[in-house]
Amino acid sequence: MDKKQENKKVFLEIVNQLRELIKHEGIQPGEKLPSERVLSERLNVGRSSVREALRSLELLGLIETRHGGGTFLSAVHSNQLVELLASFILQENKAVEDVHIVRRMHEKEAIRVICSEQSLRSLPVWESLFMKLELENEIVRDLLLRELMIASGNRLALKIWIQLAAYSATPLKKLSTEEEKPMLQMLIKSLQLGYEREALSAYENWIHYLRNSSS
Amino acid sequence: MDKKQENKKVFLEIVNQLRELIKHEGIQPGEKLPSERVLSERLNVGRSSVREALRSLELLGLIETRHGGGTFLSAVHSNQLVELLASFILQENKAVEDVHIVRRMHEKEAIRVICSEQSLRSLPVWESLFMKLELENEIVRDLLLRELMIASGNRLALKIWIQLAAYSATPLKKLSTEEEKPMLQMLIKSLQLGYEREALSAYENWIHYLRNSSS
DNA sequence: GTTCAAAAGTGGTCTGACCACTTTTTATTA
DNA sequence: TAATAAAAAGTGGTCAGACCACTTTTGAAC
Repeated sequence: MDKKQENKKVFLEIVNQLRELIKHEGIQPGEKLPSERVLSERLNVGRSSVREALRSLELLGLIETRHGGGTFLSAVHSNQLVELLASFILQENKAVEDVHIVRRMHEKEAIRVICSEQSLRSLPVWESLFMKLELENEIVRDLLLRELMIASGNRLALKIWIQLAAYSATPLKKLSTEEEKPMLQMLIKSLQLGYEREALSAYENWIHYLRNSSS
Repeated sequence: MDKKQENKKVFLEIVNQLRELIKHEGIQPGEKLPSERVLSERLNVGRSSVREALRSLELLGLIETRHGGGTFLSAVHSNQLVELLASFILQENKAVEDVHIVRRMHEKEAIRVICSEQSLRSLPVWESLFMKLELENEIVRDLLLRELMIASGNRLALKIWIQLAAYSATPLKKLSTEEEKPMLQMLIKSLQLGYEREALSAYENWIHYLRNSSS
C-alpha cells in the first residue's frame, strides 16, 4: 500500500529523465541530443521507448529530428513560444497559479468570442454537451472546455491552452448533480443565447466551485 | 516532382490513416479501436509505428489506452476536434492573425487585472507614461504595453506576450498628436481610476486605429 | 587545398519475442 | 441452475536485433 500507485505512463518518466539529462549536460537550444541508441543505453530502456518519449517531445515542439542527422533541441526561431512554455511548465512548478490564471483567461476569452458570433453560438456541439450533462460523467468538464477553445477558432490559443491544460488538469471527481450541473447548464445556455455576462458569470462560479471542492 | 516529398513525418501520415479508419468504421467516442496488432496489419506498417501514432493521439487526448484492455476513442464528441487538431498538428497553415488576437487578448486581460487592483492602478509608472505622451515618441506604444503586462503580475503571461510581441511588432510611425494621443490619455486615466470599461474601450479604439492607419 | 567516394553515424521502420494486465471462456462446485 | 474459480485468449508495454534511407565525417587521390 505504501507504494504509490503512479499510473504514470513510463514513456512520460523517460521524458523526465531526458529533461534532467538535457539540463545536466547543459544542452542548449539548437544543439544536438545524444543519439537514440546512446539514450537507450544511458537510460536503461529500449530504443523504441526512447523513440516514444522523443515523439512526445517532438509533438510539443521541443525537439526536431532530422533523418540521418540527429535529434536537436528546438532552435529559438522555429518554435520559441512552445519551447518557452515547456521550459516554464516542465521545469519549476512554483508558478502553478500563473498557469491556472492564463488558462482561465484563454477560456474566458473563448467564451467572449463565441458569444459574439452567432454562427459559433448555434453550433450543435453545445446542445450535444448539454445533453451529455445528464450522463453525470466527469469527462464533460474537459469536453466542454476543449470545445470552447476549438470553437473560438484561434489555433494559437488552442495550442497554448492544450499545453496549459495538460499541466493543470481538471478534477477527476464525479460530476456533482445538485451543484455543478446547474452551473454548466447555465453556462451552455447563456453561451447559446449570446449572453456574455451570464456565461462568464456561470463560468467563474464553476471554476470557483471546482477549486474549492477539490482542496 | 510528382513525388510527395513534403510528407516528412510518416507517423503523422499514420495518424491520418487512423483518422480515416475511425471515420470509415464509424467508431464512436468511448468505443474500442482495433488492437495495435490488427492496426499494424491493416495499415501495412509495423506495430511500433502504430504505437508512435497512437502516442501522438494519446498525448492530444484523442484516445485512451488501458493496459491489457485496449485502446479507446476518447469520449470526445465531434469530428470537429479531430479535424482541427489534425490539420493543426500537420501545420497546413499558419495564422498570423491568431498571433495578433492572442497578443491583444493578453493585453486586455492585463488591463482588467490592473483595473481591479487598487495597488496596481496607483503605480507611479502610469503617471510617468502619461507625461511621456507629450514627447510624441513612438516608443511609448511599446512602453505602455510592456508596462501593462509587467504590472499585471503574471510571469507566464508576460513571457508569452514577449514572444507574441516579437512576432507582431507595433507600428514604427510617429505618434499622432491629434488622433492617437487622446486615446492613450484616456486609456491611462481610465486605468488609474479603475474604469475597466472605459479603459478597454480606449484600448480597442487605439488598436483599431493602429491597424487601419498602418495598412 | 579541393574533390569525391567510402565509412561511420543516425533516424525510420519492421519483426519477433516476452511480460503484465484485462477480458473472455471454460470448468468446477455448491 | 447459478455462482465461483481457474484457464485461455486478447491486448498494451517493453525490449532486442535487423535492415533501410539519409546525413555527416573521414580519408585517399588529385
